[in-house]
Amino acid sequence: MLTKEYRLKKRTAFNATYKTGNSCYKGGITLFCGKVKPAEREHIKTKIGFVVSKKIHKRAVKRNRIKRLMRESVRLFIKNSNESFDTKYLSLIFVASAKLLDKNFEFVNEQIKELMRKLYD
RNA sequence: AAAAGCAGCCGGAUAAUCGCGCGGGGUAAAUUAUUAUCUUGUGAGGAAAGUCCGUGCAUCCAAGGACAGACCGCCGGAGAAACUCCGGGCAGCGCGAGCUGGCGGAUAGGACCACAGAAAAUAUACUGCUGACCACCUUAUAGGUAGGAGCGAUGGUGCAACGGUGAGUUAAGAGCUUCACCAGCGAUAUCGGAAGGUAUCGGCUAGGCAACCCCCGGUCGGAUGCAAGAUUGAAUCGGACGUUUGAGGUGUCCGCCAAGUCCAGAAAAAUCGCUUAAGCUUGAGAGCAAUCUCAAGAUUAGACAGAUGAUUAUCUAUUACAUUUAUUUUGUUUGCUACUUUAAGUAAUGAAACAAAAACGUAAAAAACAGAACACGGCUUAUGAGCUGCUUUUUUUU
RNA sequence: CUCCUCGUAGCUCAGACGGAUAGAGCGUUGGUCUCCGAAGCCAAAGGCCGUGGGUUCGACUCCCGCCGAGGAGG
Repeated sequence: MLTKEYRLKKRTAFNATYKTGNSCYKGGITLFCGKVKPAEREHIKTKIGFVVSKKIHKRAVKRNRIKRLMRESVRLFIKNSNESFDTKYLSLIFVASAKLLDKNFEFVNEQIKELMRKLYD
């Protein structure tokens, strides 16, 4: 679980992020980016959401497992970047696909790192 | 020993690092709300699942009647209630221990019963049998049958044919208030708390289907679900209908209530509800049991894009392998030794040898089903490795 | 959370208030036609009616439990 300042919570916020339409894909994870931050909201931190659809698997245990793996790897990424983690986007959403079933932590961690590197480029 | 049946248990433990939710405490900022940070405590299940039943709880309508509707259906008990549980009966299945059952009514009525078959439900038809009776014919005290009359044995199809088998009676026949046994119905007696069992007697017979409609008996205030609902705050401030000539509301109608209702748009925050309970553990008592009563004790999930995670280490349950040197246990042999007694026997303890098992050793090693979302009682379904107790059948040994 | 509907041939659908061999179109395969193909014409194969039980003489149909798919309201 991320701390509260990083969490993306509102339904409207999710919809707004999808509408913006910036996305990229790597190894079973799709990353959606929201709007670029306006000048007056520079101090707000980037909010991050995770989505695992019911279509991927029927059982809650397997869906939660994927979500937890993604969340853990993002947490470690933020921690390793010396607590000054921030991007130019308002929000990020990670959407998992069926490829991630039965994958271990190392695999998920690699994909997240790749996606993050793309963000900064 | 093998194969079964029933009941029950278990659903890993400890530690480290980095994190998350919630509660308590401290520090800092601030008018408060609160925010940041430190510390400490704590954080999924036997099914948390499916949502198939039931209940609490909450709001709205009503507190009355009729109709409609839903549910239940052998008997007794338990329970808040239940498509719940326990005990008993009956029926079916199994060699048996046991298991299964949606188990009121077909004489209140309607519908349906394909193919086959004379006939599938009023046995008035068809196919047949009879010559005792009526009638008639003839070769006339006998023989016969256009008809009447009697009969339901004959018809072999079908899941099912208006009781079955055998005998008697008869012209032929038949439950024919003739007989024996069996099935079914009714009455009486008796056992039982009841369902029901048993015995005797009686009349003389009733197709199936209610998991089709239906009938009988019984139960039920209705609707909506914690996104119920309550409080605070914020935003929008347009339109339509309506206030006794009644918008709208309750399954329908009568009746009753009734001042707001609907559409569009906007805002979508916080707190409460929220976890101390028809609950859990232990002990005693009542009961065949379900369960109940009493006493004591503990109480530590509560999220809201939704915490319980990631990475390791050690230990066990368990599995596999190797080995009898040492340790323990069991069995067999020897008869050193001991005893009884005179050439044999006995083996409690000790001794030696052999075999088996356990532990030790080495390697692998928690992996199944699965994640709380208002709570509880059931049901159903999913599920790893095993363990315990009782019972049955078969085989072997004593 | 509360409800509803549907699973039939490779695909899209019929059928049905119980009665037996479950149909149609497209597709597939073979033949015919043509110099070759398409279209046309002729024929064939392909189904345990999602799954497990029950009621019944008999179940795709009636009843119950599961599995899967889709939808509605807040």
